[in-house]
Formats: sequence, structure tokens, C-alpha cells
Amino acid sequence: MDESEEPMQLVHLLRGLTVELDLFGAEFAGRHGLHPTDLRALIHLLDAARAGTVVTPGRLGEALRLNSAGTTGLIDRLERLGLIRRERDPADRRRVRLLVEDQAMELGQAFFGRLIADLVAAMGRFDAGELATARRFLLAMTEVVGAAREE
Amino acid sequence: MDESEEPMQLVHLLRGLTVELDLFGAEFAGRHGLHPTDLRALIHLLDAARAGTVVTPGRLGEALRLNSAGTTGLIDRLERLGLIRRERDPADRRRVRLLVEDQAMELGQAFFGRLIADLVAAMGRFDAGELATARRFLLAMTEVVGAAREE
DNA sequence: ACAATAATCTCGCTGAGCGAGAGAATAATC
DNA sequence: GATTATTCTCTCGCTCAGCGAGATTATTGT
Repeated sequence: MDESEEPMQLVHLLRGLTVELDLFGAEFAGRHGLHPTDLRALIHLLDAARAGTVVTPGRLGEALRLNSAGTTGLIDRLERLGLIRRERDPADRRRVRLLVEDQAMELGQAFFGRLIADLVAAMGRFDAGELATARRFLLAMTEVVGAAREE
Repeated sequence: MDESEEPMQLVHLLRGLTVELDLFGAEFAGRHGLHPTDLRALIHLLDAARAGTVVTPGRLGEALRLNSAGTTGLIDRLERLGLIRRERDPADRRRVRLLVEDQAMELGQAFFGRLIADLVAAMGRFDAGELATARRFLLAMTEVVGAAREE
């Protein structure tokens, strides 16, 4: 591993950025009585809600790599905090739908709002062509990591 | 939050990338009988080893946001796995130095090696100017997240 | 010598997540 | 249309990571 090469600098930057984001999330979670897993679940649920997708315990557990027992515990926790609600699916009554409460939206806003505003502001110092390059770069890196995950 | 804006796409890309990297790490850890925290500790120790820095339990715990009891447990685990070794500092004998074993280097190589090679290869499809832009971009984003962590 | 400070470890505990399997609803096969 | 197979969720008992409080050992200042 040659540290002097430019690509290695970029690899370290990528890693450093993910570390910072993780720490940011962990600290936010801690301040609000959540666990890192709870926050990840919340993010997933909010994304799904915005996309209009139905999330069931099974799907949530799969996304977070938890088994069914752990997933039940997670949902119990979030429900106890008043962030989500269980509701039987009337069509297929084996299923349970997970619905996010308004309080969860607000929490998500508190978490992301400020950070996103700051990130977008920082992006303002780049011109359109540079942002396009950054997007291409991030897409390429995401693709590589995704591919590496499939062995 | 307007999804159609280009900056928002970039924010989501950043988040998606960190998620992918986290999952990659978690899956690697699981396959090798490690916990996510163990892997993070290993990365920290390997970085320090390459930089020639002495790592003590106190410093490690601070970096990972663990208290002293949790840190002791973590070090016990890593030592039991033969990845690190404790050694009293002869200068200040209150201190313990954490030394990484060769096996840990190999594990780190197994973890990073392939992924880094793939990432660097993907960077080959960008010219020098584009890579410089990507670096500036990542630096700017890292700075914003870091600043946000300090309230 | 004798506090005061620093670094690490021990003890007891809480709780997240796992494995195994139960319970309830739906789908498939005869 | 009864019986078996399948799907989704939940319960139970357990393990172990990490916490709070405090003990232990080493160093530094007066």
C-alpha cells in the first residue's frame, strides 16, 4: 500500500467520511435515548414512508440484518417510544404494517435537517460541472462497494 | 426537502455510500467471528501502527467512545483472538501498550486489500482533474460533518 | 512520606440480539 | 373442502457487549 499515491488519499478520505457520519449518528442517537440500530431503523422507515412503500417487520429486519426475534424487540422499542405504530394488513392478515408517527418525522428532521442544510451549503462552493463529477465519483465508489459485498 | 435538486441527490449518495461501507464491514466482521466494534478497533490499531503511534487502552476506548470497562472487555476479546498483545510501558508503568500481531495485519489486508484495489481501479476511470475535484468535495463534506459533531 | 492524580482493571448489572420453536393466517395439493 | 405446506410474526431462554461504580497499582507534586 503506497501512501503517496493520490488514489490512496481518496480511499482514506472516504473511510474518514464514513467514520465521521457514523459518529455523528451515534452521538445523535445517544442524546435521544436511541441505539444506533434504532436510528438506522428510523432512517429506513422514513425513507420508505417518503417513497410510499409498505414496511413490514420482516422487511425491516432484513434491511438491518436482524433476525425475527431481534426485529420484534426493535419494533417494541420504537413503539414504546411512540415513534411508530403496528397495524395488521387487512389484505394479508399475517402481515403487520409499520407506520411512522409524526413524532418520528420530527426526530428525523432534527437529525438530518441541520446537517443536510450545512452539506448543501458547502456544495454551493462547487460549480455544476464539479458537482456532476462528484456525483459520478460517488456512484462509482458505491457500485464498487456494493459489488464487493456480493463476494 | 426538494428531492429534485441536485444537491439532495448527492446527500443521498453520501448516505448510501456510508451504509454500503458499514454493511460491508459488518458482514466481514461477522464472517470472522468479530463484532463491529472489534473491527473498528482493529482499523484504529492498524492505522496507529502504520503511523508509528503508541495506542493505550485509554486512547482506544476514547476513539471508540467506550468506557474503561468496555474497553478492557474489547481488548480481552482481541487478545484472546491473538490479534493484539498487551505490554506494560517500561517508561510509565501505569500504561499498557497495545501491539498488533502479524495475524491482525493479515486480517486487515484481507478486509481492505481487495476492496481498496477495486476502488483504486474504479478511480482509474477518472482523470487527474476529476480526482482532484472529488478530493476537494470529500474534504468539504468531511469538514461539515466534523463541524456538526461539535454541536 | 503523603496526598493527589493517572491508567487500567474488577464486579455486578442491563439490555440488544440470537437460536429454536410456537402460533396464526394464507396458499397449494389431493 | 380437508389436509399439508408455507409465510409472517412473536415468545422464550440465553449469551455477551458495554455501563456505572469503585478497587488497584503506578506516578507526580509538596
